[in-house]
Amino acid sequence: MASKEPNSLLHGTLDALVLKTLEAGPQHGYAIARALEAATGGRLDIEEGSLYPALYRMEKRAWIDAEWGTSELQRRVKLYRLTRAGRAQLVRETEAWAAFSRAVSQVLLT
Amino acid sequence: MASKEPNSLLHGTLDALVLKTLEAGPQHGYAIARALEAATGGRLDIEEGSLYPALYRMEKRAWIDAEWGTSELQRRVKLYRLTRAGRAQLVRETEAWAAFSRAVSQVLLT
DNA sequence: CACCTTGCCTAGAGAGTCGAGGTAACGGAG
DNA sequence: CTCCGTTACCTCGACTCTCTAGGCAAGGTG
Repeated sequence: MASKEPNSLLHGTLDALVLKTLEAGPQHGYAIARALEAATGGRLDIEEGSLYPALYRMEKRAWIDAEWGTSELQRRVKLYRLTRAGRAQLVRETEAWAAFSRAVSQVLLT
Repeated sequence: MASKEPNSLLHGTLDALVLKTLEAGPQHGYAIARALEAATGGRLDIEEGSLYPALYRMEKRAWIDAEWGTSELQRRVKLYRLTRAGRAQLVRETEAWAAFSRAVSQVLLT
């Protein structure tokens, strides 16, 4: 419910955002999207069509693993958990983001 | 000569970076890449395979216009200049970047 | 019963970057 | 004179990722 235009900027950052969200503990997909929207005051709008493929991708890369479980609402949910490799990847991507955003901001924001 | 891995993060920011570079005055493609690398201390590596298509794109969108000229080295160069629409676009993209990077940093950089 | 929310999934389209190539002209080194 | 590095532009195809727009299912509420 926030941004209208396609978020080309999100490219490459979604993985890190998801990994970061999982750092706090296992979550299911829907909750991850909610958490990210909440954490950014609705400024980031995570589309399901982006999120689920991303989760699948990261599972294939063994950055996260999944198991079926039950939510508090007694609903069948797929819980994702950060693996050791995922933790390492999060560190790498966080550093990459920090360096990149610093560089870009330095150019753009006078 | 800086980064080795594909810069997925660059997605969507290249336009803004180029527009910003042209804000200081007309430049040709090669010089734009050099200027951006210099401005970021070599941390941003602008590939020609990304740059020239980007320039072509932005010219089609009338954010920049081009004319052939001669460099100080007496070489044939294509000089790009910011249009009024390009200036407006730069403002929009700068704002979008500021909002986005703030949101992401807020999540990632604890 | 209809409807909203939770919750997961997928196919296809579209956009953009990158690697790897090619062309051309100049200047300096050997 | 030839070779090579630099300047300078261009393009194709592969690849990756996001987004739109659907679909499915179950639960609660009016």
